[in-house]
Amino acid sequence: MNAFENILHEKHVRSTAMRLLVMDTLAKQQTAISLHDLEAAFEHADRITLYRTLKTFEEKGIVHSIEDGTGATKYALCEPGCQCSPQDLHIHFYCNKCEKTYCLSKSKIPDLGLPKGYQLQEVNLVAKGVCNRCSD
Amino acid sequence: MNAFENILHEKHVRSTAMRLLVMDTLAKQQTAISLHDLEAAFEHADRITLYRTLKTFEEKGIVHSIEDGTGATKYALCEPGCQCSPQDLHIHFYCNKCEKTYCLSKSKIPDLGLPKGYQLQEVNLVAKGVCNRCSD
DNA sequence: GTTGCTATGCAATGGTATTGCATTTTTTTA
DNA sequence: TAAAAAAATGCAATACCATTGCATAGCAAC
Ligand SMILES: [Mn+2]
Ligand SMILES: [Mn+2]
Ligand SMILES: [Zn+2]
Ligand SMILES: [Zn+2]
Repeated sequence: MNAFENILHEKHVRSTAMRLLVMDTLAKQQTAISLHDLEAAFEHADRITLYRTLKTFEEKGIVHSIEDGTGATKYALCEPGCQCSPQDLHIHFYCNKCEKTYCLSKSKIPDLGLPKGYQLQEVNLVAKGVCNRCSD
Repeated sequence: MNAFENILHEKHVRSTAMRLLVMDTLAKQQTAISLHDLEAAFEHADRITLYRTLKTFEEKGIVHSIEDGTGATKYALCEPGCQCSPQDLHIHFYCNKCEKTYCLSKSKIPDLGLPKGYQLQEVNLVAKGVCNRCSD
């Protein structure tokens, strides 16, 4: 049983060929990718199956999703130990030049100081600008 | 010249009946609203005209938009003096119960501590959970 | 009043997300 | 191991939301 199979097992998701391929593809990315991007990474794969794979992964905490405002949700593998709680989550950065969405894993979400009565469950924080690769 | 006409004039947007009506409608909202919501607030108004009105308002800094992850962009009037820079902007809160998106105007965006080389231009910060009205 | 620019209204299009259903694959049970 | 049940996959269809093209109406300058 390899590392990906282990993760699927831990998260109570059945291991299938398709799911392992998707995990493998996601692990190779430097950025968060869209369903469309994922589809493009395969020769012959059904878009809907990939869609449902991502949805399953998201529900089970294997990937996290980012609404970066482009209209297409981006996905990236969670880091080991991530429970996808606001404390676990990190900032995402959308570069207006290269149009890629980066996980800034080391930049955690700062304390938001919400007004009294607001119960926090999730946070989607997308900073936009120019990434370090594009700003030379 | 009333307050709305003043704002339009300041922001170099021509004053029209439609635009004044849209500003009036936006000013009456307690939450940020979608194009669809805006359309529903009128008896007979063309969706596309409303769409372009919102786009114009956004470009000229009269409204700000929020990508709350529901798929439909939300809009709200900017506060006086807002330049829509990351320092001016505030947190938004999407309530999973009432499904409304609130402007938390007093909760400014905290410092993000981006890694070196990342140039910040915009921030979209949406906290999700249960709002104070729904959490009693 | 004529001319020119802008805003509006209607139609059409493009893209992403989502669901229904038949079929295949995997797992469970006998 | 064979049959039955459950889950995953593949294809088709649908639902939205966002965006553009183009003709017309309204306004402003000349
Ligand atoms: Mn991430
Ligand atoms: Mn706001
Ligand atoms: Zn970049
Ligand atoms: Zn609420």
